[in-house]
Amino acid sequence: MNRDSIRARFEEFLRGRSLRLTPQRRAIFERVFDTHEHFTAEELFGWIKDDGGRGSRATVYRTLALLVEGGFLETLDVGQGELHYEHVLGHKHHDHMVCVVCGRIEEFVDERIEALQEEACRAKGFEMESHNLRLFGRCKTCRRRRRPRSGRGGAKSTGKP
Amino acid sequence: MNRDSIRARFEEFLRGRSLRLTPQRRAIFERVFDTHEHFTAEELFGWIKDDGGRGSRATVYRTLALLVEGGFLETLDVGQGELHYEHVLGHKHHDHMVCVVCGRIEEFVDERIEALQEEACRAKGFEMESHNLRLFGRCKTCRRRRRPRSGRGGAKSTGKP
DNA sequence: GTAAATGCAAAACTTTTGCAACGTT
DNA sequence: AACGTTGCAAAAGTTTTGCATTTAC
Repeated sequence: MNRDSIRARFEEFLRGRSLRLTPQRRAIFERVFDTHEHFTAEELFGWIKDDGGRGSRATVYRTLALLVEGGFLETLDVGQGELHYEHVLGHKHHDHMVCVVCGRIEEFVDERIEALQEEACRAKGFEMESHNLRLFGRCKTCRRRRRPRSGRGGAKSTGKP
Repeated sequence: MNRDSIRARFEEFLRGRSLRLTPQRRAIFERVFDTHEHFTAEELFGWIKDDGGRGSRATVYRTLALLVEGGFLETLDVGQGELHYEHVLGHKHHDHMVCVVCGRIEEFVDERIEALQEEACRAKGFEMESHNLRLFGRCKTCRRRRRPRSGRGGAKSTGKP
C-alpha cells in the first residue's frame, strides 16, 4: 500500500471523527511514513525538530496514539523502557527477534506458529485479539563480535529490571 | 520444588555473593513464595506493609531485582505499565494469555511452538536467550459477560498508549 | 464563530539512586 | 572496623494532562 492511499485513509479517519488535519499532524504523519524502521516517540520528536520544528512532544504523543487507534501504527515493547512504533498498513503481521546486544530488531513470520496459537486459544476458550511474540538473544552479527556495536539501542539502562 | 529447597537455594545464592539475609529480604522472599499468582512490585509492597511492615519500597524493588538475577523470579510485561513477576523455580516454561477485559493471566505451553521458534532462529542465525509470547484477547469468562469483572487488572489507564 | 488542537509546563507513574544511619560479621 | 543494607526522599525517564491560546473548518 502506497503513501498516497495511506494518507487518504488517514484523512478519512480524521474526518470520520471530526478531527482536524493540522500542519502538525500532517508533518508527523509524513515523517512516520518516511521511515521503514521501528522508531520511538522520542526519536520521532527529534526528527520533527530537525525538520524545522512544527510539533511539540505532547502533540507527537497525541498523534501517535491517534495513529495507533486508527490502525496505522502498532506498538512494540522491546522491554527497553521506551515503546517502539511500526507501520501496520501494507505490512503483513510478523513477530520480532530483538538483539540484546545491539538492539537490532529483526522480523519473521511462521504461519505454523500462528496456527498453533489459534489452536491453543480454542483449547482455552480464549478469544484472541492480538498477539505478540518476541525472541530475545544475539543476532548473527553480534554472535561474531565480542563487543557491542556502537549504534542505537542495545543494553541501555532502562526503567525496567 | 518446595518452599524449603527454594529458600535453601536463595540463602546459598546470597552467601555465594556475600550478601546478607536480612529480615527484610526474608520477609519479601516468604511473601513472594506465599502466592501462586503473578504480582507487581507495588502489590508486593502493599502485602509487606499489610503484614506489619518490614521493608521499604526501595528494598522491595532491590530484592525483586535480586530474585530475578538469581533465577527465582521472572518478569512478565503485560503492557499495563507495571511489570508483573512470577515464580520460575519449580515451574516449567510457559506462555501467557492476557485478558484485556479483566486482566486475568492464563498460562499455556505448546512444545510445537517452542520448536518452531528454535527453527526460526536457526534460519536467521539468531541465538535465542529467552522468548516471550503473549496472546491478548478475552478470556472464557469475559466472553460471556458484557461488563468487565470488578477485580484487579483490566483496562486500567496506563503509562503506555 | 466555535469546537478542536497546540504548546508549555506541571503532573503522573513506575523504578532507580544518593546518602546518612544502621546492623552484621 | 569494615562492609553490606536500609529507608527516605529526591531523581530519572517516559507518557499524560490542565489550561490558556491559537487555528482549522
